[in-house]
Amino acid sequence: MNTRQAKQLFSDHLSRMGLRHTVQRDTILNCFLAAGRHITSEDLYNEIRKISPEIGIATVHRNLKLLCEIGIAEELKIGNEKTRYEQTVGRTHHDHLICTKCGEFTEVHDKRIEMLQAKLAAANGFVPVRHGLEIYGLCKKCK
Amino acid sequence: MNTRQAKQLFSDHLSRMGLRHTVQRDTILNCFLAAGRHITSEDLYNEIRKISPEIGIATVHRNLKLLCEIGIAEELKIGNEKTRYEQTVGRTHHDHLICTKCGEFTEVHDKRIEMLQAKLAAANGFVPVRHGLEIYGLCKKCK
DNA sequence: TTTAGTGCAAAGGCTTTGCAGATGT
DNA sequence: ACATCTGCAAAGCCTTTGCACTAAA
Repeated sequence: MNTRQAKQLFSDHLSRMGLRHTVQRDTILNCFLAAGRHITSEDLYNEIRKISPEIGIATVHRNLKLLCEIGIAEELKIGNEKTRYEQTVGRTHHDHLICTKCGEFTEVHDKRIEMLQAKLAAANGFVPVRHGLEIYGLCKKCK
Repeated sequence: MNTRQAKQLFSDHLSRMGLRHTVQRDTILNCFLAAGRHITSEDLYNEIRKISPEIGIATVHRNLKLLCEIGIAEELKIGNEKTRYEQTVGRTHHDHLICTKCGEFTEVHDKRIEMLQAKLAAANGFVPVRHGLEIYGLCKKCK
């Protein structure tokens, strides 16, 4: 499991950057790692409150931002929806199939698409850094 | 040119739906069609004000929404940026190369990628409706 | 005439920030 | 001790909405 790896990364980063190791940070990281793949700050906040009701949403936001900087989380902004946060430790890049009916997120990956994307960028003299592919439609259950 | 086509579509839609043909709507459509490809509501608003300073941003939003419903415009939401609006009349689907330095949007298209996306969706029992592919990186000038 | 459209300002929805007090180091 | 972190509330930012007035049809 990559929970341990993430915690190590987090701890190391805090030390290296002279940041403080607080109870809130621990709680937020734990809840984030225990949560589903594409959680919103609000849902995470609600999970966190079950454990530590005094933690504020501002702290959750501040630390989600920190997790993104460290590379433990990644923002996923889809249309009008609230920002979602993905766990990235020990995970490789993937794209998303998003069901417009039930909201289900399915992670998919295709090496050939990745390769063609790289070629497409190169053909335009473009140096790709990251990319996002989202396919909207109806999932197996909803179609 | 597809300006005429868009105006026709707009006019027809207004009549068909019993909506009113107003000076503001004309102005907004004209400015939208005259504007660049990936304009924000704010930039469009500023263009519009040069012609009709009394038009409000609310009206611009209301009518951009209408243009989207008609199929003349399409929302493009990218990361933390403001919503951008693309012209869609007479244009086919395309993806975007987005320069993280200068903000340039380049439109690209690759039939093979489209095909693989369709296959990928099908392999997951998913019925694709639309999709968006954005590749972030450095453009020719900025790299 | 009558009903949708407009402009304004206020409200919403989510995220960020300022600040005083709490807490790691 | 002292600088960061936190919680709260306020502010920001963009978009939407309520309302009285204007203007299409």
